[in-house]
Amino acid sequence: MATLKELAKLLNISVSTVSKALNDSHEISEITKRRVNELAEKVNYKPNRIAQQLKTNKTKTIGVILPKVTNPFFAEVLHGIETTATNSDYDIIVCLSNESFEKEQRSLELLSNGSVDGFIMAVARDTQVKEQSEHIKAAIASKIPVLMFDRVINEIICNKVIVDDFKSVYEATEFLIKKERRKNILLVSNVEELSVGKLRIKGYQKAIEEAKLQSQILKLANVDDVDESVYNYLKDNTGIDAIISIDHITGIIAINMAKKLGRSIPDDLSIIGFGYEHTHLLASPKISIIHQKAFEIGEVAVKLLIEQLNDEEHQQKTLIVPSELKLWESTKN
Amino acid sequence: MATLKELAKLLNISVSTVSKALNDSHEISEITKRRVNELAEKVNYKPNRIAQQLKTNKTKTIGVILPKVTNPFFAEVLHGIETTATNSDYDIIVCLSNESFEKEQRSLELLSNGSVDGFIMAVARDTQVKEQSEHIKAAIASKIPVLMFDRVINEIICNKVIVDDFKSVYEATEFLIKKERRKNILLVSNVEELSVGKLRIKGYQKAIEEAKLQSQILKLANVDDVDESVYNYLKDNTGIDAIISIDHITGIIAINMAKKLGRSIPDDLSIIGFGYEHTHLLASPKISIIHQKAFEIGEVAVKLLIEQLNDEEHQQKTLIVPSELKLWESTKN
DNA sequence: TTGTATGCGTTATCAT
DNA sequence: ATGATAACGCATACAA
Repeated sequence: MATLKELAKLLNISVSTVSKALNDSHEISEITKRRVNELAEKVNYKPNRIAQQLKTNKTKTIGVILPKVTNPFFAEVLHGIETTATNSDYDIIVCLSNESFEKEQRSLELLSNGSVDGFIMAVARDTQVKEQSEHIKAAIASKIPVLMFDRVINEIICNKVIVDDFKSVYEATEFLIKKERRKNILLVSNVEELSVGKLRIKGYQKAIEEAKLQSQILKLANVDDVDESVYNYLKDNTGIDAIISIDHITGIIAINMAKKLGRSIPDDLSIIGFGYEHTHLLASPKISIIHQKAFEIGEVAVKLLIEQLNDEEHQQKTLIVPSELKLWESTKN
Repeated sequence: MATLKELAKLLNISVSTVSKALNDSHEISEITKRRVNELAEKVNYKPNRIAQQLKTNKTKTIGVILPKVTNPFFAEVLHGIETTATNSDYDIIVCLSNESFEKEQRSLELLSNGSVDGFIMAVARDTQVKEQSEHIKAAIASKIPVLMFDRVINEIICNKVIVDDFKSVYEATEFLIKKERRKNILLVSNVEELSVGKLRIKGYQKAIEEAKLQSQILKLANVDDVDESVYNYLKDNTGIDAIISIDHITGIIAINMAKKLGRSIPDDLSIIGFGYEHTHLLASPKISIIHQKAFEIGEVAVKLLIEQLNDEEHQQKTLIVPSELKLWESTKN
């Protein structure tokens, strides 16, 4: 790779002149700028990013720590993060915690050595269960901003981007009750252990209570054969006329099991799940979803973090990205 | 962040002594090492990664360029890459081309300024369709190793990690013919435009020809309503007794549409698709898949690239990660 | 065993 | 308008 020094030698001028010429300084004559730029073009000179980083003490890089990239929600958030970061001239270094506290902690520590200007993260399931937070506080204490999204830790003060978990499920449940006139609504979940899962369940319960209906919850986070559990539950509780799933898997499974039991969807049984992008493609009838705007979450997160990076006085905020109820055939009549 | 200089001043010794002590040099006395390490621990000293990179001219970072991270195959490959890279003490910078040639090109250029030691990439659909390759050749020419996986460009000489596309589909088709005694096997696809899609189709065709059967291919890459197309095709061709899908979507759709048409799976109709990790969870009956070992692909890719980075004399190789036919209820009797 | 000096590639300050 | 020099934080060759 060509360096300033090499360009300078080839042109018989000093390094600093070359540097200034390339940065279009007014101190440099047009003729010199032309000569320098032509040569730079010819040898395909690119300023060494590492050297610039050392000099400016800014990496223009964001550390992104995700629990699991095979979860389509996080994949889509990553898409939003990458797009927005690139547009803002930032790189992203990606680490996956695999829902493990130890891995999350290690990643955070490793990147806290000047590799990144700030972090965007959703905490691991393990971290939430163990109620750990020191590792994140440590990063913040060493002046590296951390932004948490989706799964957040309340006691930590930092920028946050969250989904309206409570409200969206409350409204979806209300929709089933008031518009669809359903009376036996089952909630199925494999995320009941997460902060977001707890909020979603609360939203469901509030709507159910207000309508003086009976709350019914099927928890599947630690179940081996989810298909079987759902199948059996539906078989034993034939009165169920609606299902709300609070994750991106169990709603589709519910559709499949209900069909297997000969239930007619949506006439006999309305189903609403959570989803992103192409989730509905994989279900038949197409599943209605509470659509989390995952891409937008990533987008908003990057913008907010960069805002903080550019402003010492920045005030910590919590932004809410509203979800959208998308009705498909599984509820539409 | 604490620096060597600060530690040195606090201890009244020289910077180089501190540096050597932290690197456990034999030149330094145990007593000094202890003093240094204790202070470093106390002030939470971490060597500045950027400075190390500038010094050693190695970033210990791999640039990863993926066409789409919301595709579960690439998400799982990324998982394998991240895990292996972390274990080998490498970071990864992730860029998404979104199947666009321009974005891919830009990412490659931007990171070719010393930001990474090498690249791992799968080329964008757009790049394959337009048959572009200069941008990749440019990176290789400037001495940054590039490893291509899954979707590769034949004319470029570099390390490659590929799947046995031809063989796996050939064998799956053969399985349907010989073991399942199927005679009207339909191939459905939404990847017929890609290098991998073409190979998979060839594998199907070879098996079909050898058995003197009739080749039937339903191409869906540019179709709007995939459900409808599949539904109509199956309705109009009631003789079909097996389906092989060469992507991770259309197989599940085929199951759903076949059920809708009252076909009994697998007795009446065997279905095999492509899949990764939890694909089968979303289908009922659980879909049989040609399981691409996506995690392993990522793992092998990182190891091979690092091998090259550590060895000037490295010979370019093409490694094949074999797929595995995983039978579930949709073919089992 | 410890310390001094140099350089990685860049930018910025201060001469000339 | 151009050039010399220092500095970012670290590692290392060479002195002492």
